[in-house]
Amino acid sequence: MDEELHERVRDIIKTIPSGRVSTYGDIAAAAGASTPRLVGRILSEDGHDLPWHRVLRASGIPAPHLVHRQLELLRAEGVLADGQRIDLRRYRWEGP
DNA sequence: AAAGTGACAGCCG
DNA sequence: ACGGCTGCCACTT
Repeated sequence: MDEELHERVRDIIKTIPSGRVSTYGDIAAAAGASTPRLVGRILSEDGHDLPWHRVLRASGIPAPHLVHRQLELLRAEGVLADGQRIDLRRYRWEGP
């Protein structure tokens, strides 16, 4: 049914440039999703081919089970973490 | 039908 | 600044 929403979420994530990040909440808002949880669910099911590592929690810390791997991928793009936390004020992608 | 679950977020102490 | 609580919504038991 909500194939629409599903694709919108995927498209938005594809637009995040290398070296920048976004949050579940921002993506949910941009895609018109009713809750950020949906973004997480879509990523877990159908996010393998997307730059999923550029999506963080509102705190700037990645989802718990992924922290290590995700911070590594981000570091490779020049996104540096202070401990486990990314500075959103610096790297957050606000759209074009 | 009710309760549990999860890649979340905001408020409060 | 951080843990705890509560609201959230689609899915599964």
